[in-house]
Amino acid sequence: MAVERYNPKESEPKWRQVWNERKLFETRNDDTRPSYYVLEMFPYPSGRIHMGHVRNYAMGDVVARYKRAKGFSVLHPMGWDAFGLPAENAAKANKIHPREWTYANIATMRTQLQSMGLSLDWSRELATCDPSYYRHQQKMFLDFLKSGLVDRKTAKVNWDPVDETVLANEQVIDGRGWRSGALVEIRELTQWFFKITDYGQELHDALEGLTRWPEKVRLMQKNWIGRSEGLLIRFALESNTFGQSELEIYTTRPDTLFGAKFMAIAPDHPLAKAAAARSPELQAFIEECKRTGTAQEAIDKAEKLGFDTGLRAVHPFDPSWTLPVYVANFILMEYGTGAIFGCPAHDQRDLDFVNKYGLGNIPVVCPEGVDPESFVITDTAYVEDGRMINSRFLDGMTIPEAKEEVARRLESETRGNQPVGTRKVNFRLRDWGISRQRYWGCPIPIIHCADCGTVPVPDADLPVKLPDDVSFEKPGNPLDHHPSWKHVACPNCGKPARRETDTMDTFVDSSWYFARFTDPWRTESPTDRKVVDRFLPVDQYIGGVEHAILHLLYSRFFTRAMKATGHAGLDEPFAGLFTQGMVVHETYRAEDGTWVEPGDVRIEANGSERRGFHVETGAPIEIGSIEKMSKSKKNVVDPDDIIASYGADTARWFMLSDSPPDRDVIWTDEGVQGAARFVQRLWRLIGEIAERTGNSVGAAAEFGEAALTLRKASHRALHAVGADIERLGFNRCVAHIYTLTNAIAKALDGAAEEAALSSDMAFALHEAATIVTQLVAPMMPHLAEECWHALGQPGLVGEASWPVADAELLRDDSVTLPVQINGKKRAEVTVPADADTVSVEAIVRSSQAVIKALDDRPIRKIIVVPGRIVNVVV
RNA sequence: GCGGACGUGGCGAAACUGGUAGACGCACGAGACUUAAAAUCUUGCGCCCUAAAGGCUUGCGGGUUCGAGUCCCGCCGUCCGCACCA
Repeated sequence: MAVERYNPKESEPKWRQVWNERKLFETRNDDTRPSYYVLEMFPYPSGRIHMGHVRNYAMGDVVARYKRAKGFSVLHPMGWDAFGLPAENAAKANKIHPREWTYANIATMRTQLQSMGLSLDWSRELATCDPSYYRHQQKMFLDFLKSGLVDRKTAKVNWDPVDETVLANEQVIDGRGWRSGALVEIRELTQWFFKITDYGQELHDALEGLTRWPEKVRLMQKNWIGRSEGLLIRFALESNTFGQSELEIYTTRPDTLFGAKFMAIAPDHPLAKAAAARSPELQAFIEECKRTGTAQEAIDKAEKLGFDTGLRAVHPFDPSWTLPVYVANFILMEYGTGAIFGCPAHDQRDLDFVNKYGLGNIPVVCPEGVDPESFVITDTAYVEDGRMINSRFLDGMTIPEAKEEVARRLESETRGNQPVGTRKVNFRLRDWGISRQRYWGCPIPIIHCADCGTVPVPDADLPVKLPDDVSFEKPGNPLDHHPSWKHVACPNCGKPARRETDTMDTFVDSSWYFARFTDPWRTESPTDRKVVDRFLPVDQYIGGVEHAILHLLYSRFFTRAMKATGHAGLDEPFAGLFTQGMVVHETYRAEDGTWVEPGDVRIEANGSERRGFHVETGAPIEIGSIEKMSKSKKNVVDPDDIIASYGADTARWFMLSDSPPDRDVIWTDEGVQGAARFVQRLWRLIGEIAERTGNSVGAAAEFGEAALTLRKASHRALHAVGADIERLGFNRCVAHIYTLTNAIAKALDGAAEEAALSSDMAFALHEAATIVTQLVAPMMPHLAEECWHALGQPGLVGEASWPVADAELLRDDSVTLPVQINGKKRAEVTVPADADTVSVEAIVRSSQAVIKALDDRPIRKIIVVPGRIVNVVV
């Protein structure tokens, strides 16, 4: 009778081989069924997969397998985000070519991923470092260029002195390079840009429609794009000292114009430069600003500093009112016009500034219910709602009214045939600088000719391939100091010219891989419009929040750019987005403070107290806080070890079971063991059922109470698990499966004494076993195949359709309602499920328990919530 | 500083649109089987006071409601994002 233990080491590779042989997960582009595209963010081939990958891909696989069972043509591909700096760092450190290093890592990680039993279509595998991929990226770069979506301009860039490369703004964190951690310097370079700002408005507005994205991500993108409505105002300068007669500013608060106390311009504003030419002191001040520029200010909350240029600007509503013009360290040239008017009463920065230089302030917005005479601003600017005061024709207006009035007046006023004021929508978002002075990236397909300028590489010459023979001895870009690579003839005039030696930001690579997956074999163009438009958008995209802004925003832009150039037909690449939580683990430290790996720690539990000891030395180990798994804190668990000792199914099950998927999950030994125990328990139950019921079980005409109870449990679980997979509530799915398993065990236990099973119970048990196998299949696919086989089911569970719950069995004939008296539960009544309010009331009134609890108090009112609860008010 | 999310037993958590708080799992306690252990099974498990009955309980304080973990207001705490964006 004893069922043999389930052995994942034998079963798992066996079933994977069967799936492969039958090409179960390969998706045909000519499949006519409705498609469903599940995608997890593709990994960087760093060397080995980690638990974060396991969690990410386990989640995606549940969705993919479930949707496949639901009859969709599921696209679930995998590839490699294979360009990037670590390959070059490895090249420097280990004298290994980046390509070799990358492909070796890919090979390792592919094997690891395959051991997880993921339902991936490996025939579509791609690596972004492969010329067959990046040639299309080069083609699209040139198409974008033709369509005016690419710009080449000098720009101040963030220069990482350690990595010797340019960083995007987004890659600078607290003034330091996101990867190297080095203090970033500002340099001026000529760079290639994608004109993402052309789509600022659209990228902003379309967020509204991304209803299957986390609110958090949409908000982060919205803030990043930073749309604001305001007014450009041209202030006349009192004297034309530096060949400029006016100063244009941008403001979102034109209503506060009568509270203006000063003007301020950025240290690199043209007017500041002009003024500095005549003033060594100002020149020195500007230099000072540059030095304190990027890094320190965030840390030190830099003091507001200014330098009076001596210039005076004329107030647009009063020619006799002039304002001093300062160069100020807190004004950014990159935003607006690099110049502002300062209204200290209603802007904290401006207030700090005037308080430092003794310029005073005039409040012009007074809170409702406060006497304007006594309303004084000292240290805290007033930025809330109110009515206009001290503002001549604006007095008494609300802020929006005043804004409108100022805009209207300044728009209609002209100076030199131009309106003084212009409404303007401004964005915080900047263009996307894609040039990187690196080797291991996609070459930018441009040739620089002294006569013809920048010349696109002709289509026929694509791809521009990276040369293999490069050296990483010298700092800087190996492409640049390669002896011959950059020397070519100009495609236009044939004269000697040189290649662009910059390569593209790797975020470009990941901005369209999801589109390439739809037809990765295609050679003549990046995509096949028919195919790409059929599969895209991705129905469910899953990855970490760390990509909430960069990768997702770039991809949204790139998809639009692909539409503009005819490579795709849609705007939004990801219809559904899910950001999963991290895998965290306890940390352990030895007495000397060094971190200790979990494998070297033995935990002894004594009641609720836990103490750690070193496995070998027995020395006490301090159990520390729970942190994200990281090599530096050594609190990592290697997926390979887990899969080797427990099997992939156990690892997957545990990753899905404990926490809601968007929250962090704590990896614990006890948790994995619990998962492993469940694997055996389920196998044992299925085995017993298979043994006792045999493989073919006919339907019974009637069901006894025990059998009916089990059937109801099966169909309820089926219903609930389906609904929860749709909501990505994997932890809830697991709970439902446990509940059903308990019900099966109970039924089996009840039937244990009987020599032969009654036919109704045999049917119910076999049905329950089949259903639980199918419910478990998306999460533990190998075990499910083994169970499926044991139950004598035909074919593979991996190709079976999702069962349909019997609505009859989801219904109950009678329900037990709690009865509250004044909101406290005092009794229960059992009533027919379809009982109406009146009859429930009658049953409640006559219930002995209720009468007792009422204790002679008169009933004032009875509230019946059908199927839910009864509340008696006395 | 600005913006956002969250706060439920010893722990991870459930509770769909307000309707029996704590499903399910982990840990732990008791018991069975065993020479013993592991595995497995049975059983208990929010807190307080109990002989029983009761009372209290979703970070804290108010409010709305017949009824609040859920809605509203004000605090406290934790985490995340942005950070001189005019």
